Amino acid sequence: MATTIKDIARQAGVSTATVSKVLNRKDPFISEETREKIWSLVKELDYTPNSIARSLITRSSRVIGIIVPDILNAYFTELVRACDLAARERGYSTILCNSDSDPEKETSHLTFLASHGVDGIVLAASDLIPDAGLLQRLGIPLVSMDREVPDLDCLAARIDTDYETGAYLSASHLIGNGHRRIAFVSGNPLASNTRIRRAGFERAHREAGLPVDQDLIECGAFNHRFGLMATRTLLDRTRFTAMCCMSDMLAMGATVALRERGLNVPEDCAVMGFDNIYIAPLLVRPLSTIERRITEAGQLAIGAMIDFLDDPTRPRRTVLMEPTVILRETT
Amino acid sequence: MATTIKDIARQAGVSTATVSKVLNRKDPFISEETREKIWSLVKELDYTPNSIARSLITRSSRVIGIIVPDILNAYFTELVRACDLAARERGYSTILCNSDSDPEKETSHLTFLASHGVDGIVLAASDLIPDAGLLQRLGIPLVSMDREVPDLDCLAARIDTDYETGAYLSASHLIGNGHRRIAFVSGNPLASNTRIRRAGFERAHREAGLPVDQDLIECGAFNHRFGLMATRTLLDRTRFTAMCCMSDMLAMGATVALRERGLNVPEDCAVMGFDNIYIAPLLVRPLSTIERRITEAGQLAIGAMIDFLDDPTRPRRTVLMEPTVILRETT
DNA sequence: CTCATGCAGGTAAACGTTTACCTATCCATC
DNA sequence: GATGGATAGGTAAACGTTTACCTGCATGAG
Repeated sequence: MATTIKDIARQAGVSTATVSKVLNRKDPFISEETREKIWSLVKELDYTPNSIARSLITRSSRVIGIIVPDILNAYFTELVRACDLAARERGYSTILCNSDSDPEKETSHLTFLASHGVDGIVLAASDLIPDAGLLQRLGIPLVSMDREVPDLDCLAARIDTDYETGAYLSASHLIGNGHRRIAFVSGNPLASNTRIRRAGFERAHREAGLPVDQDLIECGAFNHRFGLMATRTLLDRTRFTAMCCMSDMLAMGATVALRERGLNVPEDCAVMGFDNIYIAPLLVRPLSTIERRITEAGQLAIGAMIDFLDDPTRPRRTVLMEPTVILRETT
Repeated sequence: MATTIKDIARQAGVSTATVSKVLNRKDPFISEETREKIWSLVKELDYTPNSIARSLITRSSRVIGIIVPDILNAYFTELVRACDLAARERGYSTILCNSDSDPEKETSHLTFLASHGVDGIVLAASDLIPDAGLLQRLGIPLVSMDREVPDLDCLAARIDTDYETGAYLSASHLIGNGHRRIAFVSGNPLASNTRIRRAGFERAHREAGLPVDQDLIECGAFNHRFGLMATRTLLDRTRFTAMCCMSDMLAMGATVALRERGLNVPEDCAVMGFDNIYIAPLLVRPLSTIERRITEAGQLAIGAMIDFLDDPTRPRRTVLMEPTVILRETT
């Protein structure tokens, strides 16, 4: 049986209220003597407060839930780690949930997090449109990252990336290198984070006076499996000399598909990624990509969340992070 | 304010005990009528039980904590995902903690998990020797994975990989290909999961009648940064035609270091990895490696954990998973 | 001497559940 | 008419905290 506040109180000859006050450094009207006695008992009996009981009464757990669509995507791994580190620095912990881009799983994660009393939830980039009614009912502070969410009262912040510019930069770089037929591979075609990227891709073409051939476009998911399949489909369907992949995982899959067909990167086909995940430079052909500063994004998300928890009245933050080009050897 | 069991009870005109019994399908002596009324109120009021209150009294949260040393290592990403999926299938959730191979962080995670009432903790491969006293005091069921832990009462299972054979296979494959000077790169030299691998590496040499040059050995950590540094050190110090890396992340770092010096893989230097992480085939030179069946390992861990929670008296399980060779293009 | 104030600490309710045990009614049986 | 066992449900304590409010006591001012 773990030691409780009662054990401490009994052995110190005081009430549990006094112990609680000392532990939480809440009340100035406790003698130095009592304080010391309590702290030494805490050490001696190896007391750790029961967070469950505490959050039951305080209605705050100092835990933040994070929902990502695909933890295997190194982008999210980095993001989650950054969030966790940032949270820990501010005395919070995180609970990670992986939705596999499945709406049902996401809903069940949401209720799980709610019933476990998390103080806030970070919803990271996903194709899914969350259940607005559910979010409203839960009323848990939310931070959205690169994601469409309804504009609810509990929306603490929205952290987005300027996908339009990112995709524009990616396509412009390839066009600048003389490419005229560039494939575009991205996530769910219905989701805004793909539609917006596509707009940037098309703007780059428009400004260069180039047409956009619809045959060069494949949208479905952001993982490497889709990158592989989409590239095979594209190779079967048409010809191109470069690929604009809207995630590094897509680019990895694409590169594999190109090799499969005996095409060299970048000689026969250039490949641009998106995200600058930490393994991008480690792929033996290091990947040219769009840098997104994942760590900073995670810190921003958590920071915004906690600021909101501290003071829900402060103005909502909307951050639009500017991506930059990183050139390596695939282009 | 979220609906509670009291709201349901009041509106149904019954006591909270009755509601609780119905919700938990615990008592047969409740009329069909009352049952239906309660369930319909649950739907109508959108009631979700407060897990915090529940676990306070039941002393069980149906949550399992997982502690990994480095979530950025794709091996652990896969492992964590596998654990999470397996847990979810059995009605459990997981909380992920990343220790960064830092003993203090690990301790703080342990007490965090304890104070949040997790039902069990999975301790995944790490150089660290956990604080036996702490684990003993916490008394939380533990599953160790590829890791040295004291033999406590609460140790539910130990899932290990036959590192000796794995390293032996890796070295033997390279020796079989005619290599005579093979570098060995692994994690913390003091930890068993490196010592054992080294034994396998040396056995392969012994059986082939080859000496092991200590200059070819670099041990420190399992991440790609160490792979990069160690390979640079090795290249400065001596000559070799192949590398036995004891994790895929190490191999990725090593390959980058080799390229840096203008060496081609595998022509100038062959590289073997270890783990078969999902990105191994995606590196543009797909990585030959030792397969470890990460998913299965995760499932085993969680399965063992839950079996133990269900019935703590059942005999402890010790699984020794046999690794196999996967040949790709780096060797 | 009274009264206010500062200090040190205690009391008990509350958070939302679960659960051991109690009660009341009904009906059949001896 | 007493006994007993289903059946249906209620009572209240308990889990480990926190916290609003209360109680004494000492001190100093008026």
